[in-house]
Amino acid sequence: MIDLKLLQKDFETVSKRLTRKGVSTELLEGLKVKNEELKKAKAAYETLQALQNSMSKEFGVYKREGKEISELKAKVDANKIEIAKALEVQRKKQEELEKIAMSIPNMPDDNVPDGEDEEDNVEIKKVLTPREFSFEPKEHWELATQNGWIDFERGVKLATSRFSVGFGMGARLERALINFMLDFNRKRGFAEVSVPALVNAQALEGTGQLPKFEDDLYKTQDGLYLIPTAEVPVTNLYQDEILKESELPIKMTAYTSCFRKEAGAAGRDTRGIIRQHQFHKVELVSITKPQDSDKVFDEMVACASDLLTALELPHRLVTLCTGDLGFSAAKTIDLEVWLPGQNTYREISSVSNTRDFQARRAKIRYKNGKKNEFVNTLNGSSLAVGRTMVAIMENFQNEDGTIDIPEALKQYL
RNA sequence: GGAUCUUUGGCUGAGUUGGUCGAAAGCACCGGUCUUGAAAACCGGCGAGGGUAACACCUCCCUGGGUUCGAAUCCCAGAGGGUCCA
Repeated sequence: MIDLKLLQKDFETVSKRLTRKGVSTELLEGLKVKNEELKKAKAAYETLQALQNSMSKEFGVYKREGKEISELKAKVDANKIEIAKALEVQRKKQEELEKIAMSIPNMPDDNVPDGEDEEDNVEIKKVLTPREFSFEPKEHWELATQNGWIDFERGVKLATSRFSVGFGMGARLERALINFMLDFNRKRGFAEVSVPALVNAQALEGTGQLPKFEDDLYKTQDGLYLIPTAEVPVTNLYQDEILKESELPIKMTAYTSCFRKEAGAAGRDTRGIIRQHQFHKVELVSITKPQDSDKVFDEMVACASDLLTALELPHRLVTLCTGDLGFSAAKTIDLEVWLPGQNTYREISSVSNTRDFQARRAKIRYKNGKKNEFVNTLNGSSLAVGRTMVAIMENFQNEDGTIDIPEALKQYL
């Protein structure tokens, strides 16, 4: 949620930073005007309300003393009508304001590079060198089918396209990866939590998926939603709470299934398990004091990167440009794993610092001395399990189509 | 699914003949006195959001409606929790 006070106080800065995200100055100016109008409407309403309160008190005194009340009653009745009108005006303004405010993305950090789309993301570094193949490496769906690890047709039969079924080692590898990742993260200081896969609308508003991205969410008949990422339930664990300074930072890791309609991805990654409606993910979420979030961000990136390194998977780190940055993020570093079958790097993890954007929406604060301040929230995948399997298949394949298992995983199988 | 009770500030918990209740008390917490230090004791502070230079003032006692000049307190609906029945 945009900081309306800051917008009011320092329009220049806010506008400049949001322009980089493609938010028009006109929209922000409109928002500023709306905010001022709302303040006026509120003041008008409150003045009337104060009058009503004091007259009502007087009313009590009159009755107790047995005084004549008809004149006072007439005044108070008239005022009541004014209050109703003023309240309606205020309510309308509030609604208009919120509609705009909730749809404005987070301000990117100043050091986030400008850019249109993923083409303009900036590589930070490569980790591990991709191996040389003496044969033409296959893509993962071919390997998965050949080894009987994944059945694509039966997934479609059970549900619809973009669903698949793991068999044998395909299923076991998935479970091994989840355990390996959770253990790895725990050793890095992230406490394991187990959370619901269904959440209410409030939680999704808190982390920014609603109201803007409803199209990509599965909704149940009684108004709950399947989570698109564990970020939603884990971050919202502390929704509407005031944390003690000594509790921070809170660093958590959680494994969940994730569900996405992939509404805007028609035709993309239709083969294989790169883009599924249901996938497994181990997530990292941190809640920190504002001054600590950069440090924790680096820890999270390192955690995900080291995990890939432990699995002997070549990857690279890229900073997302403004055009590719998500709605809630102030800064994001993607980890892209090398896929020899596709001969390219593909996203496998995304670590974001949302600063106080989600905290403001979800009302997560901490006591800073006497004052209550918004925390910073961060999230990052560590890792997308399906994509990790893809990476293992493609990087550890042999000429005959068999697949080796990374050393680090063997104790989990 | 039916019946009944219940929902108050970080926690426990008063407050049901509507007005002086944003809300007693205890615990926890913070500051101070005392102490070599700590504990105990004593003194003080202590919900949140908006608003203000600071006050004033407004809002919030599960949520949403309603009655009333006025509601934590009354009515209706919903959600959560307990007990009994199925």
